[in-house]
Formats: sequence, C-alpha cells, structure tokens
Amino acid sequence: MGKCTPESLLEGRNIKITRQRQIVLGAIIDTGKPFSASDLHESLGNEMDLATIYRNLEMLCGEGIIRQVMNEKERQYYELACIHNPEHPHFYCNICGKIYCMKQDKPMRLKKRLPGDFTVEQTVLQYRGICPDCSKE
Amino acid sequence: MGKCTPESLLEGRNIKITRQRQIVLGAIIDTGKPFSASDLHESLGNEMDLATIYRNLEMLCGEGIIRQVMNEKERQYYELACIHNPEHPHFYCNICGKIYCMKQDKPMRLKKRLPGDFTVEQTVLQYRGICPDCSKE
DNA sequence: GGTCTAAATGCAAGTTGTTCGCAATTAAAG
DNA sequence: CTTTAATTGCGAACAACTTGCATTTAGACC
Repeated sequence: MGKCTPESLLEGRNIKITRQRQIVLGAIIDTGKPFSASDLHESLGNEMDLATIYRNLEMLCGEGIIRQVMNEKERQYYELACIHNPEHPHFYCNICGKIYCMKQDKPMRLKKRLPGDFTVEQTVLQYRGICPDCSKE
Repeated sequence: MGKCTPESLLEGRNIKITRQRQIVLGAIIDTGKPFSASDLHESLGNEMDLATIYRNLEMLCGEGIIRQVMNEKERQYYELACIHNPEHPHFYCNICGKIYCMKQDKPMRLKKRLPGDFTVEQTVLQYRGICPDCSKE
C-alpha cells in the first residue's frame, strides 16, 4: 500500500490522465482537510477553470476517490476517500465556519441495519457548535 | 403540554403574529415531514412570496422552533423542532431523493463531549442509500 | 514518430436556490 | 383611532453550480 499520488489514485480505472486532473488531485492530496470547489480554485491561483474543477470533482466522487463531507453555506465540501482516510465524523463551527475532522478509533458503523428495507451506502455523522479557537473569545 | 398550533409555538417570544406566519407555521405543523422552502411554497399554492417564506424560515430556525435537517441537491430541508419531535437520524435516498425520519428509542446523544474544547450544539446523523420503495425495482 | 478520435477543457451563458433594497402594508401598542 | 416599527411583496441581485459548444489533448493505432 504505497502513498497517494495523482497517478496511483487514477490507475487501472480507464480515466484519461490530463494535466488538470493531476493538478487537482495533487492539491487534494496536499490539503489534508475538507475542501470546496472554490477552495481548490483559490489554492490553484484562480487559474484553472471552475467548470473543469466541478466536472472533475463529480467524476472523482463517482469513482469513490473522494467523498462528500458536508454541504455548508450552499457550498459542497469533499475529502480524499482513501485507505488512510476512512469515514469519520466532522465538526462544523457555527461561528467561523471551519470544518474539523474528528478521527476516531473504531470504524464508523452505526446501525448499518435499519428497519424496513433501507440499504445504507454511507453514514454521515456531524457535530455543529463552537470550535476551540472561537471558544477563546 | 398541549398540541402545537402556530400561536402556541410563537407565544411568549416577542414575535409579531402575522397572517403569513400563521399560514407558514400551520403548513409546517401539518406536514409531518422534512420540507424545503419550495415545498412550503408549493403546498401553499405558490401564492406566498418566496422571500417571505425564506425570511420566516430563518427566523423560526433562529428561535429554535424548526431545525435544519439536511442540505440536499442545493436545497435546505427543515423540520419542526418541538417536544414531540426530538433530534433523530434521517435517511436520504440517493435514487428518489426522498428524506425519511428514523425515529429511535433513546435520545440521540452520541459523544457530546469531544476532545479539545469543542462545544456541541447539534448532532446530525444521517444515512444515505436506497430506500425501500426504490429497492423494489 | 505521425494520425486519428473520443474525451476533456475553457469560455460564456444559463439555471437554481437564496438574499437584498425599498416602497407599501400591517400588527399591535398607546 | 393614531402611530410606528416590523413585515411583506416585488424585482433585482447574488453565488454556487451546470451546460453548450468550439478548441485542445491524451493516448490508441498505425
């Protein structure tokens, strides 16, 4: 299990490796935290077309390479979905809007069986409140 | 603890009781399930101004009379937040987009203490997958 | 290497949910 | 009944995201 690189994440998937995909994936890997399309856009110097970023995020999400984390202030946040980053809870600060990853020991598998005939594909657990930084004031 | 009426929900709060607030709250109480601004708008025959609905939803949310449930397809969903409807998990169907309330026996109080200095004001637990109706196909 | 083609990109325009400014209306206090 | 501050309706503005289309490009096949 080597480390994540844009190429390793894309290989064996029948996906064209374009320059912008390498750049986008590189930025996603570098940022160790949840990001939105415009976060990426900014971190890349506002040079890449936003439509390209959106299209690639959708593709990466469909491939399971990234996952949706939360939707806040009308903005969708994602994170890398690799072996080293399994599903985990997130904390959203109601004051500063920052999103924190809440790592936890045991894998998140709350009630995978639901009554009736619900098939659970993803479990989302999030907390909202005030983060340590904002508590200080 | 009487039943919910627009007036009982607003009383003692220094909020003007307007005709549209009564209508909006009435619709919210009648619909026993999560709703969006446009759901309300439609259910009221597209007659009330959407801006009014948005402003009232924001106010009701600030007052704790309703709570945000989830944000799906760029649309914010709310539900009534009264004694009879405590925080509970929701299920979002990836196919039909319907939102189900997952009632549960014990109150939802997962990990209210988090490491560091996080103050948790709300805990959100949601499942996404395929609902019973869509499983049948 | 060169050629070809389907897929990806950039750009501009469009869509959608939500917000804002402002004049007209209205709840409710006096 | 009067008064006034809050609320409403309307239209325009906004922001995130999507789409159409011409241009470019990865990579497969010679």
